[in-house]
Amino acid sequence: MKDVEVKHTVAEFEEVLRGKGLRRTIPRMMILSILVESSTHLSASRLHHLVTAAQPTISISTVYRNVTAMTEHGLLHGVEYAGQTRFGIAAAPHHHVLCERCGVLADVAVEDLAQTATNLMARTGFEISPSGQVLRGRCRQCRDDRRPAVACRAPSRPVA
Amino acid sequence: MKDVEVKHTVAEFEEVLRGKGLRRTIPRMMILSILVESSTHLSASRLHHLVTAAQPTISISTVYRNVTAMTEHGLLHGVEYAGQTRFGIAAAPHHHVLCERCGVLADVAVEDLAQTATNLMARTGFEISPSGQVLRGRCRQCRDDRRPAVACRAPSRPVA
DNA sequence: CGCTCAATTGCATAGAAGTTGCAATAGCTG
DNA sequence: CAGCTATTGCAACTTCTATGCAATTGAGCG
Repeated sequence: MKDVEVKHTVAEFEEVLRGKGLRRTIPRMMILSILVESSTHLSASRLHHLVTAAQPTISISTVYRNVTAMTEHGLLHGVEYAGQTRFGIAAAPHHHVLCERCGVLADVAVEDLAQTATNLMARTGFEISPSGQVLRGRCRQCRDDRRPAVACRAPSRPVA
Repeated sequence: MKDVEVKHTVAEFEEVLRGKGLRRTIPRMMILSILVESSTHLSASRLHHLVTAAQPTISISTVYRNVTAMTEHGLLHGVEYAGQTRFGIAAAPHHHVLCERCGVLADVAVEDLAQTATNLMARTGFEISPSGQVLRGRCRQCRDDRRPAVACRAPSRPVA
C-alpha cells in the first residue's frame, strides 16, 4: 500500500486558515493539532474530550462549529458511521476502508480507486469524488465474526 | 450500466421471513411492499409517512424496529447520509452512488467494484463487502454547483 | 374454530448527536 | 490601542433512533 500518511504541520494550516478569513483561535488550533498528531479520524465528542483535558472551558458546540467550518473549507473531512461523524485531516487526499463491525478506519491511497471512479462516472453520470470515499468491510480482527452488520447504530466496540 | 433492478416480489420475501421466525405482520408487509414497489431507498420517517397513509395507527418505533430487524436478517440494507439512514431491498446485491449535494442515490452493479474490492483486500487486509457500498460524488444536476459538500447534516434539498 | 405462546405493536419516555440564538469575548487590521 | 467581525459559552432545542411495558396478534395445534 502506498504511503498516504503525508504528515502536515499545524503551521501549514495556519496559512490556509488566514487565507480563508478563519481566525487562529485556541480551540481551532487544538483541534487541528490533535488531528495532525494522531493522524486518525475522531468524533466531535472524542475531540471535545481531548480538548477539554487542556482547556476545560471549551464547549462541545465550539468543537462542532469548528469541525463543520473546517470541513466546509476543505481542511477536514468527515466519515459517517453508526450515527456519528468522525473528522480527519483532508490535506493529503485519501480514501478509507471501514470495518463495519468494530468501526476501525484505515486510509487508502486515491490511486486505489481511480479506475473505479472513472468507470462509475461513465456508467452513472455521477462525478465521483476523487477523495474521501469510504469502503466498508471487515478488518483482519473481525473477519471471522459472522454476525451480520448492523445498519442503524452501535458497533460492537466503541468508535474512536 | 448493467441492470441491477431485479424486481423481487413481496411474496418472495414472505418465505424468507417465515424461515427466520419473523412473522408476517401488517407493518412489516407494508414496509416491504413500499420498498419493493418504489425500488428506492427510504428513510424511516418517509416510510412511516407512507405507511400511516393507509394505516394511521402504525407508530414510528414499529417502523424502526422493523427496518432494524429486517436489516439484521439481511432483507434490507441501510445507507447513512446527512445524519439519517435510508433503507432499501438488499435481495439483489448492488452498490450505490450518492450525490453528496442533493442526496440522490442510484444503484450500481456489484461488478463495477469487483476489481477494486480485490485490490483493496490485498492492500489493506480488509475483507471488502461485496455489496452495499456507497460511493460519493455529484449527480448530473449538481455537478456544476461548486459549493463544497457539507459533512455533518442537511443536504441542499430534502432527502427522500 | 378456538387456544396458546411467543413475536410484535403502540405509547410514552429516554437518549445521543448535532444545531442555534444571544450576549460576551477575542483575533486581526490599521 | 481602537474597532470591527469572527468566535466562543451557555443553554435550550431539534432530529433521529432506541427501549420498557402492557396489550395485541400471528401461526401452529388439537
